[in-house]
Amino acid sequence: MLNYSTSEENYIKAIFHLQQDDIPVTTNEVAHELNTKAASVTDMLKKLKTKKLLLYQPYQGFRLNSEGNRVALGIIRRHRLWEYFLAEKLKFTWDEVHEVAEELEHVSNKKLIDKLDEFLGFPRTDPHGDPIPDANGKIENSKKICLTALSFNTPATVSSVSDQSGEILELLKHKKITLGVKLEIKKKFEFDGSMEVRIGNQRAFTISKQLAENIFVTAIQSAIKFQLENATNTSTGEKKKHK
Amino acid sequence: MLNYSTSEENYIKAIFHLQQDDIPVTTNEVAHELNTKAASVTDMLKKLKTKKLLLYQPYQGFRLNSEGNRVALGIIRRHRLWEYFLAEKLKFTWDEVHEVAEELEHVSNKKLIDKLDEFLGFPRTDPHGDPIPDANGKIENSKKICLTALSFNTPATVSSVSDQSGEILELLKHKKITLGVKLEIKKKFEFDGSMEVRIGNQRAFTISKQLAENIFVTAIQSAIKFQLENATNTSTGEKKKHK
DNA sequence: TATTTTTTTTAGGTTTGTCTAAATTTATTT
DNA sequence: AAATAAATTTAGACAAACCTAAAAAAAATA
Repeated sequence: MLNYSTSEENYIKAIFHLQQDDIPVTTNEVAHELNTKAASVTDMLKKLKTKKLLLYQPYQGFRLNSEGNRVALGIIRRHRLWEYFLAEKLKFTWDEVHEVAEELEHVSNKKLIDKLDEFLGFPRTDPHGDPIPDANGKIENSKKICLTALSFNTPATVSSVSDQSGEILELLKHKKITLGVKLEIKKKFEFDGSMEVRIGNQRAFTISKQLAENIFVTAIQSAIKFQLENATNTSTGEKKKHK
Repeated sequence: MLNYSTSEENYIKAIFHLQQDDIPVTTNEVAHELNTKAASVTDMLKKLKTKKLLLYQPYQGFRLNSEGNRVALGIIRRHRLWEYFLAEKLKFTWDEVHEVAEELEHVSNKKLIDKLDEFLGFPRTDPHGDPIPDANGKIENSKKICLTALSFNTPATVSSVSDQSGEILELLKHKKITLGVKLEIKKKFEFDGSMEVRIGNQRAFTISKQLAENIFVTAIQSAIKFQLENATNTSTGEKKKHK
């Protein structure tokens, strides 16, 4: 179980988040994500490749291999547990936790994180509704989709919100949309992208396109079961090693 | 309120701990404390001098100035609050907390630390009995002395233990010596440095020289009042700025 | 006091992670 | 398919933090 520098960890995490679809990640995407330059990314790619975390051929894009994904999930576990701690115990607001967790996540002491997890009561999701990987790196695959992509009359659970500004919180509070709430879309209007949604059996109400674009939901259990296996390492084609 | 690198912080902290008496700190002392080389220390001294944290003339030793001390107390505050958190909330043992806190202390978000302090109920000392500076950097000056330096029949409170190995804990537990316990020395034996100590009104018992050297105590309130002002910045001769 | 020893500093080099500018490869147009 | 544009990589520099070896200063000792 090697240790990685803060910088290496930030690259690993960025690549992990960018590779969720099956298309490879590009140098520019990472450079943009980390506010750095393409040349710096290339340097780091070489390094991560020699450390055997990455599948990378020059000019051809790249993705994490299974070890890279394992490391990434460890970082994400730390990040989300700290976010939960900050919100739940220290009473930080939803939008403040991310920045602080960005620093805390790099303290990589396994015992610390596992004891923190226990202290917090093994939370399943962070304050934004994103799932927290367990001590083995297993993560609930809640196949999150944007509310704009949800079909009509399909019940779904609100699982996260992308924009983390104070303004969106105010609006969500007003509309009584909170994490875990079950809703379904009743109507969509082409003209302005707005839609009518209904929470449970309450009266349907309207939300704007901008708001819908920032709300992510999980379709409630249907026939997704088989896809569940792994969004985290479908990619590499390598066999997962079990210890 | 500037930010300092992990490395700078480690030097600042080491110098702070080494300068508690009035003699200046030397290059070799710091090199030894940080497991580094004298040349590296010199490099950092120059840097800390240009950042105006240090009083330093080549070959003449050095000490932190009042700003340096202020920064050091901030780091010590973070370190000790995390130690308290680890012991109290995450159930780490006494001897495990230091190492983890060494990492956590470098996350320097003021709000995080102040909220952590509040969450913990504003603890006055860390698990080793060392006082925790408050949000303004004020620290209880408990004029700690080694048990070997305590006079006869002078009641004192056990305030810290320097060696943090598991073995010493076992022994202390056996002798029922815990932080906060009041004791006094009844006899000292020149031959082997051992001494008889009494806790409260119980029967006196013997402790070895080695053990006594690792126990630190605070003399119980007498005429120390006037010394209390500041062990932290007696040094520089600079006036302390109040904001 | 002169000499030797110890401590500290300087000089020059290494690694990590970054950058700019130039070269190369891939993608897009005409 | 040739020319142009965009993306990526290479080359060469730089700062931070460290190192070794040599030089200089201070301290200890004969």
